[in-house]
Amino acid sequence: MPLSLHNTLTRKKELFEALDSKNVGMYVCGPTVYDFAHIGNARPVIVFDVLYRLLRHLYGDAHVRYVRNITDVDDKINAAAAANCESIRELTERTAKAFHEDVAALGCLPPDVEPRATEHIPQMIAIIEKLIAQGNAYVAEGHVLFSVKSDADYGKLSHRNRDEMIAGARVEVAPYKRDAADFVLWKPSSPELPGWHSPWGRGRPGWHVECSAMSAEHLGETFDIHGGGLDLIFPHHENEIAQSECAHGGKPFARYWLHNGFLMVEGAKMSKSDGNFRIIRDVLAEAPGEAARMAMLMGHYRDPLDWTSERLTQAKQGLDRFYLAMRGMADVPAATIPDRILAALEDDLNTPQAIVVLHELVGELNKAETDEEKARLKGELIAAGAVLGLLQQDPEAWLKGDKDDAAEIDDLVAQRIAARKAKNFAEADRIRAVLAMKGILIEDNAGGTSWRRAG
RNA sequence: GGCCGGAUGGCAGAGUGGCGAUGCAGAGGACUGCAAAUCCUCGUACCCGAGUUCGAUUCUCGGUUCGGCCUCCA
Repeated sequence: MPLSLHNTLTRKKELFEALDSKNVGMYVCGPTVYDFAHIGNARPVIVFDVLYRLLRHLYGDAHVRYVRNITDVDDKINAAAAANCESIRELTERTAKAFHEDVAALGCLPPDVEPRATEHIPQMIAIIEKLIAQGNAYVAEGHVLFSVKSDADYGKLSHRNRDEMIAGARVEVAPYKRDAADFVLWKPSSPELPGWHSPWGRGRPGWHVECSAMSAEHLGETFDIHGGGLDLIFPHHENEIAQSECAHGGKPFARYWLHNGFLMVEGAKMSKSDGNFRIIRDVLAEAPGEAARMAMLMGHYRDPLDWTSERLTQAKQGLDRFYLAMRGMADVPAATIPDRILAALEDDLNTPQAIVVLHELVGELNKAETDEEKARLKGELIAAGAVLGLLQQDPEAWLKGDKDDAAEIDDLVAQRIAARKAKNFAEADRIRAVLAMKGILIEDNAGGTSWRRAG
């Protein structure tokens, strides 16, 4: 079954065909490193990680190039560094490191290339110079601005026209703009702000050019997939298209645009002022990263998703069911990914459906009568989990957790086994109650007694 | 104001122009010393109103509602 993806450019699900049938390139807008990433930031990282894993399966690991940038020059960074009394470098390094830890805990593979904006300033300047030379940009009061009117195609991604934008503008237009819709490519820096020498004096790039520069540098002028959050469609991605296509002589920029939906927290929009704001770190303190990943993938990437504690608990329970089914089984050789999993994912990344298939496989595993069949299903489950970035842990490790009281628990469990053997059920139940107080569940199976941590 | 999405049973969440996905929760049963886990059985959900149709949750139009963008934002 072929891969189809919803393309924001056409607002339709389209058959995906890579520009080069052997290799795929994907660019995803990464974090601006000025603060801890929140759960909304995690959504695209997880979603595009699944797409990355799927593409690697379809094209081969060496034939997918995933580029996710780090924006380390931005006015929010400048403001946060000043507020924290730390240097910009300290802030961006510290925050980028925290981001890497967070997304690794969520089971995301690192991208193939993680370019930093500050390392691509010459490329940005080159693009800007070209745009000026072609009349797509102009210099005004130390700024360089992109002339939206010079681009007849402007608005094709967000499907809005220039007049509508002007009509809806809620912000005062800077006096040096020739047209209200024009946006900044380069702006002057005062001595205390980060800046680079340029033909227009010491300054720093505007927000959008960096992605044009970095994607061209690492994927070429035209590439396959560009992803990001819904909110980036306008203005960020629209402006990226305008700059890139004008700078590249009208050559198409990204061919498939994918955007993930927004996230709410406990039924309300996430906002700092309401305190309705959940950073990844706090979520990881509440549940294992794999549960958070599962909670995210329980929803389709384009739909709105309400992030609740209940959802996280449900995700954790689902994983318990999966790992419980695989518990106590010998290691199995890697199986191929079941077709029904691929069918779900190839249908515009239908991860909720893929999770349903996981449940089906577990049901079949639980009902399987022969060891061969069980082993086959376990192998399929692990292979299916691998494309989703789930189920790669040792079941014992998942079910028992990594607290250091395991020896003590094993001891109590042994005492209970002895009591049961002596038919002293009152004592056995007493010990079970003691363990329950510690959050430990006891399971007496045909194969013996095992324990796991509850909730 | 303009533009764009979503609305499915107690909850989560696929999908389809006509056979009530799937998981959780709940009821009953099997198994168990008792439990847990597992298995079996059990539910007439598709926001509202029109229209198209033999038939609509699924298509069309209108409305309601939630959310997004238009300004930094995943």
